[in-house]
Amino acid sequence: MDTYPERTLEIVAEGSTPDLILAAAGRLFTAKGFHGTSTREIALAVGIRQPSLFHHFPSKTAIAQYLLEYDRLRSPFLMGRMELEGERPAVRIYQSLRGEAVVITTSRYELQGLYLTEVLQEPDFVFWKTEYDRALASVRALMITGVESGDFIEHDAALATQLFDAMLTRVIRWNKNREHDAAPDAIATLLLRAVLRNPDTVAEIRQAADRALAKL
Amino acid sequence: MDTYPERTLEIVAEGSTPDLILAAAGRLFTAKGFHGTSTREIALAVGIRQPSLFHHFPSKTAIAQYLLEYDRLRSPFLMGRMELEGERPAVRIYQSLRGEAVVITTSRYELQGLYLTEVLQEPDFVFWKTEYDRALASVRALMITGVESGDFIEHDAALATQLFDAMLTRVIRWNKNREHDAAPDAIATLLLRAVLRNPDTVAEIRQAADRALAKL
DNA sequence: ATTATCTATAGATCTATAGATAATGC
DNA sequence: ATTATCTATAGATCTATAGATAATGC
Repeated sequence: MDTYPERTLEIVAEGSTPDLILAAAGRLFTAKGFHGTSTREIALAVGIRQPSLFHHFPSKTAIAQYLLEYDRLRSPFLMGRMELEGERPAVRIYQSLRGEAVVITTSRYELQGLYLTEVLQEPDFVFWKTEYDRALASVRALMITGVESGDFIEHDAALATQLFDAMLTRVIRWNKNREHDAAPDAIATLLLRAVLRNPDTVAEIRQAADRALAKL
Repeated sequence: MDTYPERTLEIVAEGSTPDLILAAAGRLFTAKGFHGTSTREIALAVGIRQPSLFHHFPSKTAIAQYLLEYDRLRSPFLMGRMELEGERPAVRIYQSLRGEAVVITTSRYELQGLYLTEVLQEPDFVFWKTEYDRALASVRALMITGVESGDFIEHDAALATQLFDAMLTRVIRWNKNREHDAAPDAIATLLLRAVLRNPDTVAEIRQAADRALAKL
């Protein structure tokens, strides 16, 4: 299962049964975990009988794979399109985190239950696990470059990268469900302040990210 | 199940079968999730047959409850003994995070699989979920006090608290399994720098925490 | 004709209990 | 005697398939 299924690329109309299945599955996976959720519960939430699910998806695993692929295709971070190539590490890290916050908060489906847990380590999901790890590795490289250029304080780049990861998988996705979403900028600012030699320059960094984005 | 079982308080000798069960369960819950782990797998890891588990623990749930209670009793943060009562918010937050890092990295059992996931939301675990939330609420109160005193920049206290939570459940526990553990101080420093008006004072804050601890 | 649903159920789990057997501690 | 293990298995899941029935689209 190194490759994702064809199914994943098919477009699903809003309000269609597959769409309702994906939405219910995402919610339930987040609330009770992938293994803690039965196909019966998903079907119940959608309003159909349990075997009817399998008309739309070949397996429970395929539902989770569709959700992961849906998310990956929307995410510049996961697709390896690390934004603002020519810019300073601080600007690129800022934009990566902020951009991902937008992707997550505007997602039609909940993914927290899949990213937050161990499920990603299972053989059925290695593809997405690998892509995720690759994306994090490039953040780590940026952290190191930032230290070398003097923009960042000396710090453990692996630790800071893990903090970036924690913000993606935990802070942002938690934030999504609150009454009043914290701005993506507030999230990116917190991370940058932690490592910037001069945290007062975070405003400049945001402006540089805004300018570079406008140019595209 | 608002109350935890008697079992939880019983001392378990290192190397005894219950100890091996708890260690194996902690590892497996972290690797595959609570629901993704069967009692058969736990028994296999210990080297006994599946039904033999039930001589030591009344249920699979009770194993998880023991792990949660073991962790709670060791943790000043969770036990509501918020340290260094008279000190500034920055010092108290610093010490809470650093102290918890020590508790986690010196734990005999892995807890990540239980804290990281949704399992804590299930009825069997409400007690620990409630205590955890209470502890986080006191961190949030400290964040607000710090803003009022001017030590911290204006920021979303709920967001910063969620970052604290993410560091506990994700960063520190991930860190535990690395070749070379990042110092608890490095972890606490990252969080404090993010919110301190003047991040250069983080060294002073660490020293104040050290001094206050020495006085006890 | 095709697509979507249903009922019924196979087959594979999984947790926990019953009751026998072996090992250990006075 | 008590504690720890074992085999056998009950009873409750859970995923997925088979095949019938209903709804929808030319």
